[in-house]
This record gives sequence, structure tokens and C-alpha cells, in this order.
Amino acid sequence: MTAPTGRRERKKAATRQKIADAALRLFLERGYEAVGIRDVAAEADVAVTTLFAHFPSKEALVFGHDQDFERRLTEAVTDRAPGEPLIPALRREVQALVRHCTGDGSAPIWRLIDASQTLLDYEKSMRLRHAESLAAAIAADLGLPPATTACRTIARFVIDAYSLAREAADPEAALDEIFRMIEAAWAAARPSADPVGTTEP
Amino acid sequence: MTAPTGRRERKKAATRQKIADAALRLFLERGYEAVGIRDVAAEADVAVTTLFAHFPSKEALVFGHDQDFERRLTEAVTDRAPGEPLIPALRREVQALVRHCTGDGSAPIWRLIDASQTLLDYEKSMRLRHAESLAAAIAADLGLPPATTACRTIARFVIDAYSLAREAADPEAALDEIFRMIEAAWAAARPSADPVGTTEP
DNA sequence: TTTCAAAAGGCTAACCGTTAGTGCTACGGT
DNA sequence: ACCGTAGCACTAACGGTTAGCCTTTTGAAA
Repeated sequence: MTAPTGRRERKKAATRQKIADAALRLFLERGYEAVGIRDVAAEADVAVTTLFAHFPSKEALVFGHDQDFERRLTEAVTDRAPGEPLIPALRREVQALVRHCTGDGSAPIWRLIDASQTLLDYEKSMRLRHAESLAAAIAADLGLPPATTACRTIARFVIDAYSLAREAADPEAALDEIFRMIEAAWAAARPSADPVGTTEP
Repeated sequence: MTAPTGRRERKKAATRQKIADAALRLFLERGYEAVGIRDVAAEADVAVTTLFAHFPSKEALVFGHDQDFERRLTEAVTDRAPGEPLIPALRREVQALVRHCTGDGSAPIWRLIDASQTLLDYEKSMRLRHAESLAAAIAADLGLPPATTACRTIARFVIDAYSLAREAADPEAALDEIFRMIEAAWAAARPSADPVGTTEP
């Protein structure tokens, strides 16, 4: 984590942070649509082109930590205790993620997102990309060829679980319900394992 | 279907068709990104504002029949034979839809879509909207309050099935595999029914 | 130390999708 | 026959995004 290289990267990170902070401040003050890229650039005291050198789009200003999400999901697969079954490990991580983004700390940002169709769309697209990474991680973990249908399917279901639970009135209960379904789906996908003893002859 | 009203609507429909045709022609010729809205408008011999009066966005020019997709899915639920179980009915319809869009007739359009990230993103967003409609239809059919977690979940899974099968090397096999998982998930969601006899005490 | 290539940032000007604002014309119901 | 309005056109602009070109900083080679 501690960079072996020096000053340039620190300055770059600082600029990026300055832009992200300015953007979030303005968005929370006036709302996402009411703030223009040029406003953000001015507030951060950088040129518009500099802003776009750090963030690929206006929406990305809000989702600065999307890589964390992706990393945490794949690591939940790769770094889990040896012998621990796949789905419960994913369930734990998704639960943590949902708790994090329904917690008080993240509430203003999510109010911002839920108020803008543009941001909602962007988020869903992002999640689908994450599903691909997750599918690859699952396939690798199981020693399967990448992009197996079953792996991609389960990855999508897990992302769906996150998305639906986040929107549900009672996220914890929703997560319970959905992951019960995912467990069943996963068991049906691989007639080898024995989750509760439903092995077939 | 045959309009009870007269000339105005016919002219309107003709204009819309003219625009859609011109757009498709240009897109297939030069590629989606290489064609501007102004090009399409000129080719269709209408004003840009007229174009946007008929289509809400550039992407919508390509997905002119998205309402068909939504309608067919919900009708697969509401119009199925009395007593027919839900999931097989959905499976049949999804299979038909996948066959349709992997058939030779639709091949060029889908090559167009798969070549543009913008269009792919738009398509996924569309499907998520369709999932909401499907969830509502399922909930209504089962006499449940709308937007139940289980219904929304199954609806998402069905949409995932379509999306994944379309991209798979062997769509039919993928559909088999995924719907086996969906059946299991559905059975797990409602401990009342008895799909294979997995009733709990 | 000097030198140099690349990175980071800036400025201008434009492109492209999209949307007012305005007005004209033809159609359809009264 | 009359009038409201739907369909369409035209101009201008707005806002996100990018290309072209230039300056400064910085890391490292010479």
C-alpha cells in the first residue's frame, strides 16, 4: 500500500482527492444535475481537462471507490478460509457491503445517487462489470475454465442480491431471503457437492 | 391494432418509421459512433427536434421494439395456461426471445450493438427496467403485494438468464443450465410448493 | 551536474447529444 | 366553417467530453 515511488504519485493522488472532495461538496450542496463539470473544476482549481484526466466521466466523480467494491468481492472468494464454502463467504461480504452503504455515514451520498437517474444507471452498469470480475474469480477459484455459464450466473445473482437488498425496506431480511435462493441455485448448478444432503442418486 | 383514428397518426407513424429506417441504414453502413444525430435527421429528411420528438435518445433509435420484449415477458406470466407453473412458462418465452435475437435475421443488429459499449450499457439498463415490470406481473399473478423481494429476485434472475444465454456460445445449453438454477431458487423461495418433494417439516 | 523524456497540468476551441423557444401548417372534432 | 392542437421546422444554446498544443515539474540517465 505504501508507495515505493515518490513525489509525483503523491501529487497526483492529492489532485485527484482535491477534485473528488470539491465535486462531492458541490453535489451535496446543490444537487448532482445542478452542478456542471466546469463548476467542479473551478472549485477544485484545476482545468476541465485535468479533471477528465483523473476521472473518466462526471458520474465517476461520485463513485470514486468502485474498485474497492470489486476488490472486496473477489477477495471474499480468493482470500477466504481454506475449506470454507463459497456462497456463505460471499454472503458475509455482501452483507458487510450493504451495511456499509445503508449506514448513517453513507446516507447523504446515497440520497444523492437515488435522486438522479443518471447516477442510478451508472451504478447498475458498474455492478454488471463487477459481476464479470467476480465470475472470473469464482471460476479461477474452482479451477474451472473462465466464463463458465454457472459461474457467471452465480456472480450475477450475487450482484442482484446486493442491489435488491440495498433497496429493500429491511436489507438484512432481504439478504437472508435472496441468499437462500442463491444457495439453492448453486446447489442445483453442481450436482456434486452436498449442501444439506440433497444429493441425487 | 388497426387504428380507429385517421390520417394524422398514419403520418406520424410513417415519419417515425422513416427515421428508424434511416438510422439503421446509416448505423449499419458506418457504425454507430461514426454517425451523428444530425446525419440521421438529414438522411430521414426531418429536423433534429422532430427526431427527438419520436425517440427519446440516440440509443433508442436502435432499440425501437423494447416494449415488445417487456410485453412478451409479462404476458408469458399473465396469459399462460391455467395451472401451468410459472417458471417453465417464463423459460419458454425467454427461449423464444433468445432464439429470435440469435437468429440470422437479427445478427447484423446485434453485431452493431455488441460493437458499442454505449449500446450495451443502454441495453442492460433497459433489461433492468423490464425486470421491474416482470416482478410486478409475477407478484400480481400470485396475489402478492407488489415488489416482494422474492418476486423481484426471480424477475432479475430471469433477465440475467436472457442476457447470459444471448452471450453464451451455446445459448440453448446455457438456458437449460440457468433455468435449472432458477427453478431451485424459486423452490427455495416458497417453502409451500412441492417441485420435487423437498418439502420441509 | 547536466540533460532529457515523460508526466501532469493548462488553455482554447470545438464536437456531439439534447433541449428550449418560437412559429407555421395541416388535420380533426365541433 | 372554425378553432384547438398535433406535428414539424428552424435557430440557438447548454453541458459533457475530447483534440491540439503548450508549459512546468520530476525522475532518472549520462
